[in-house]
Amino acid sequence: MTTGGARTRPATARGERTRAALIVAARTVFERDGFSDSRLTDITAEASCATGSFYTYFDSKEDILDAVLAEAQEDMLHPGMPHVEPESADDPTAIIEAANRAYFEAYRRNAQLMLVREQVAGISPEFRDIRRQRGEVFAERNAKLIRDLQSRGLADPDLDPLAAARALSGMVSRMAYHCFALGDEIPMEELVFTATRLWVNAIGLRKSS
Amino acid sequence: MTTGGARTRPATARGERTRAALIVAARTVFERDGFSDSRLTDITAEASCATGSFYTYFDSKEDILDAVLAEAQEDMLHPGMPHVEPESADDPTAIIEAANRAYFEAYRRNAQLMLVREQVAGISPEFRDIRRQRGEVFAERNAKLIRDLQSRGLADPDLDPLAAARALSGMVSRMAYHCFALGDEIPMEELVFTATRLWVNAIGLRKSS
Amino acid sequence: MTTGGARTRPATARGERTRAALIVAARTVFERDGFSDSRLTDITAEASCATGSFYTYFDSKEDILDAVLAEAQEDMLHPGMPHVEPESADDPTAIIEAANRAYFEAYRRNAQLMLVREQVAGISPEFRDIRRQRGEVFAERNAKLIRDLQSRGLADPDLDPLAAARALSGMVSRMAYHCFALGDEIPMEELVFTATRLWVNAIGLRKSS
Amino acid sequence: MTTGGARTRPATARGERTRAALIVAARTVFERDGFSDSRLTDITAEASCATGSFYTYFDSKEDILDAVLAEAQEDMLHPGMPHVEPESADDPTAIIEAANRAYFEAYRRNAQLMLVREQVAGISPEFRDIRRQRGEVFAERNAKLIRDLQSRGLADPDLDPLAAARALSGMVSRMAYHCFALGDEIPMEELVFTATRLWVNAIGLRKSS
DNA sequence: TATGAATGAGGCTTCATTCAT
DNA sequence: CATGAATGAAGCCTCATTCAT
Repeated sequence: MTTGGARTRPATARGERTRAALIVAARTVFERDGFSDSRLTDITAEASCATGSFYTYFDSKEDILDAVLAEAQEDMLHPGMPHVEPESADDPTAIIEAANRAYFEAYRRNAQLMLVREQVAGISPEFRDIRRQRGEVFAERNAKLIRDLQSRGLADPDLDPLAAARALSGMVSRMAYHCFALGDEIPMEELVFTATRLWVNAIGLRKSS
Repeated sequence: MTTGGARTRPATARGERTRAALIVAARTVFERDGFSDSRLTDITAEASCATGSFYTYFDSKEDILDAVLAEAQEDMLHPGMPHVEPESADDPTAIIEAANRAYFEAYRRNAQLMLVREQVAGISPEFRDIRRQRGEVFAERNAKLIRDLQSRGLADPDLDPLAAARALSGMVSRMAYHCFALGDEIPMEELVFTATRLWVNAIGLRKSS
Repeated sequence: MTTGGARTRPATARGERTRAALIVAARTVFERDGFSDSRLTDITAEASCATGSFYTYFDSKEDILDAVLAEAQEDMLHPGMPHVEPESADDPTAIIEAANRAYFEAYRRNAQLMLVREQVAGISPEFRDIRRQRGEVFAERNAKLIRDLQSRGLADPDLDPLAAARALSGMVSRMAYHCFALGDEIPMEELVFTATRLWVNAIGLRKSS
Repeated sequence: MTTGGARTRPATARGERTRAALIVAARTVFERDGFSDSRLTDITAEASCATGSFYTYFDSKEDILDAVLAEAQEDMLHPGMPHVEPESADDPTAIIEAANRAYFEAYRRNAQLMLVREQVAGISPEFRDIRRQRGEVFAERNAKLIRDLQSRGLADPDLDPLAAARALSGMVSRMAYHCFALGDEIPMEELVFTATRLWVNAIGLRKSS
């Protein structure tokens, strides 16, 4: 299931269209009703196709959610390079800030879907793993940064880079969840500032001087 | 619902016993099967009473979960005072460490139930609010500490105390969730160390000199 | 059941009070919720007594309804003599009008209960019989009048007195049902006039001259 | 509900067949067990289809009863023209008699169902309205006749045509209910005679001469 | 007599999935 | 590939009635 759909890909253009329509429809329905409260028939209705057609392309509700999340994943992971001013190219704080901003913005774009992801993560171990893997990507990226800074003597050497990265990634993702999925309505700038400052402080970043 | 059960409290000792048995049974069943997959009849069977008796005391599965969580809440919030060595009574790091350790230990005791709480938080806005309120208690406690340290010139004055407290509480609770609810199996001491060090660094704690 | 309660009458004054309270409460509840939608516990709650006490006095919901209807019966059957002006003592039209008016007024007083009676008559053959017996009392009373008028040459001799009486009683009771139970809101005077005129015409009443 | 079923109509012939089978089955079951005592599973069993198929076509037991009654309505309202001998074409008594006979015969054909209709009318305001509307059709038809006769000087001018028509329609329908639904076993001819004679007398019909 | 907790059968309803057309 | 009717297992919840105290 987690593998992205057990069915073979559509052979015809018409099939491709139906499959795509179903994914769009599923996202709409999931965001509107949540995963548990959504019915397959709502999805097919939204996609203007017959109930049975669903099973031509997907094995189950979980399966199509998997596809929906995979599409969103792209947007979350590769939102375009975070923009860093050239002159700050080597300023770790600027890099961290840019990454945080990029993350928050991507999260905001997909907020409703993130809520759905949390929902299914609560229900199914399979989706918990998806979420975890997704988190690990960020954590490892960050761990690398921390490790690098430590080796340059710019970060607290006592910290385990991966453990710290996981914790801080968790912190940021939690902030995003509260703000955008639950609707806490904190201004983006405050969010970025707080996240970045805590991050920078937490790893004990020192000016490179 | 959150108010603790729509039904009137039992008038007799026998009733009180049955009600209590149902709550214990419900916790067992929820921890074993999760919330969504649990059936009312499993709970009544576990409590050795008739199906109908359930409705003498609770309105729904949600209602009894509410009661179960309320009981666990006590343990989470008042786990006994975190132990701080007398000579460290005014050492902020020691205080933070003690608080983190107490939190992690309480979380571990209630790990399975926390998983259930996450599950229902994903499903129902009502339970999301319960979780949020619960989080706010910690956040405010921590905000107070940060504010105090700032006024003594010991913490980063640029941070908004509440925003920082929320973010750091979120970080710690996320760590606990991953470790105890999802089973990441990180040794307690590492966990406490990482959480505390990140915390302390993040707020820019300076030695009081 | 129809016999008015299988249980023995209360032995104590306290018991008598409880029994009476239950009947009053039952009428209130039945009128408010209808028979099918009423619950025994609502009745005992309304009567401020325990669920179990109900069965000290009644065998079932049907049984207490029986008692409630029996009480109302009194009021319906003996509403006090219909008032006929002395000088009209032998004017059949005046007698019929007075009887109709008395009936309508009694019906109005018990309208909600009549709705309940119709409801249970639809459900249970036993209560259909109660209603039928109740109707027969009126029909026979009227049949006697018709027979009398026929023998004096004042009414259509072709009519079967009982058949006509039943039909006309049915007509009047239906009018009352529509007006008071279903709420058709026709002024009492119009109702009495129409009923009486149709009655009088229908039996072919001739002036005695 | 009264609008004839919330679900969309079947799109295929097969669906139409199933839907029709359910209506036939429902009528059978309702007539046998009454409305309250009938179970949905009895209906689907009688129609030889799965429980769930019921909900493909109907929302509830009420909904299918609605459909059953609507079908019977046709038969009741358009039983074929009441037969009036050509030479009596303008004899009001003959017309009234023919109408009464037609009504009684239609009622007899649907007697069991009428009992069910009374039952649900006792339970649900919605069905009371259906019955009322149904009654109004007859009442208005009769009111027109009375009005016509009055204008030709052939009927009691003091009567309100609609009020009288309602009362007399009520009388006839009550007679039919007692005879056919409750089983009073009065010969059809007597019934027709009594109803007609009372009708004719009641409106004060005079020979046109 | 009063109390009120306990009982438990059984109906209604949902909806993911299948399959004949 | 599309269609949409058919399937049927499964769970919640009600409430009249009983019975121990």
